[in-house]
Amino acid sequence: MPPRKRADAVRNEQTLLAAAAEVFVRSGVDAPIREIAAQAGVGMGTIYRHFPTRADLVVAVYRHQVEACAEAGPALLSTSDSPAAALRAWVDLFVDFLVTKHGLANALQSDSSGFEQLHAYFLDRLGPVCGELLKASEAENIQPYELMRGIGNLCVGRGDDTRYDPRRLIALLLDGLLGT
Amino acid sequence: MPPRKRADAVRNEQTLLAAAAEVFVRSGVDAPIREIAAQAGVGMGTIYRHFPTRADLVVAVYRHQVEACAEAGPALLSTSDSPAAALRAWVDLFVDFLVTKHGLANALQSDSSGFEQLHAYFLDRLGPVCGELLKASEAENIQPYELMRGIGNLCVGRGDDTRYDPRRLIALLLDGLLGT
DNA sequence: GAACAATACGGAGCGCTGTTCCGTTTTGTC
DNA sequence: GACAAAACGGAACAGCGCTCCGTATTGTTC
Repeated sequence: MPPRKRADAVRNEQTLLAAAAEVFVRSGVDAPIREIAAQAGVGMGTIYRHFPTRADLVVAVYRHQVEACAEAGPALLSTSDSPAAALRAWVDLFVDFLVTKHGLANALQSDSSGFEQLHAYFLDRLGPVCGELLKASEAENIQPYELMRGIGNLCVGRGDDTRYDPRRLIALLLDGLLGT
Repeated sequence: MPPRKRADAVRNEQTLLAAAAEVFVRSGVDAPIREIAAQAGVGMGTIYRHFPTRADLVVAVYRHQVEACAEAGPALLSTSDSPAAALRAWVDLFVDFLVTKHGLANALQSDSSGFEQLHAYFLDRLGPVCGELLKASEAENIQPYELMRGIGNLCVGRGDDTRYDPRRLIALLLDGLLGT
């Protein structure tokens, strides 16, 4: 069995999660490690010990919300008027999540700095949920993976740009997918 | 009138364009400046003097192809069976362009390192063309800007991933846009 | 061709990143 | 209190963008 964790270790882990959450809001998920360390009042080594890759930290910070999104899938399916409506509502949730986290969508598509693991986590957790919704909607001419990546891609943004609203395009995409 | 350029300056500018083109293929459009300088056998200062921002260099390298894409718009409109077909064909061209240039789509959406100008250039040159195609297709429920950004976004890729094909999603998007 | 501005060049240097590594400190146990 | 194991901190290294200025090249004038 794994030996119990030391007191200072668990304390620091909590401190780090809080600090990271705050910094992510202020400076985006790709904020400098040093900034997070400073915010937590902790050395950089400590961060790397607890969260070896950046993705580990991001996942830890957003785990709750990803979980909530995953659980919302089946729920929507049973409460919505139609499977298609459920799919649309779930996608809305997913988009909200991505858009409100500064730079999360960008990070999801990045292929550097251990962000692949972030991608993998999202996929593992939300892919099956998305798959269920697609199956129920009889929209099986697309794979969950592909739809989720497409949505993620459409959400990558460059600062604040009033001319571009990912939701409009995603709505069109779903129109095409569900046959208007 | 502007004084004539010195001989070594024009020579170096050509050398740089060739070197950049080669490096972009090998290492992507966000390759280190030093790598391009080395490939050209030139100091870094020289690059910055000729192309103050990264976008300037990228634009210079791909100007021909962007131009070709812009000119293809009206041409397709007059040779295709329908405006919608012309739009689809043009989008195909645009996607081909983005996908074959290693990391270009990613750079287009990046908001750092003077890449905004790259974004602006693409928009200025291709936006009106796209607008014409949209108008002819009577698909005016979307702005050229938004469609082009959406397409660009869908093309951002993380290495080679056989499970994700931007074209499938873009086809669905156009289905939704043109009413199947 | 020689002399001289003007122009262009090269790359050392600065600041900011991610990541590692090891001497020091804290913790848990006996 | 003593001791080993676990965890910590931050100096240090490497890679990057970008600037700056001493040096070299070019065009012009005699």
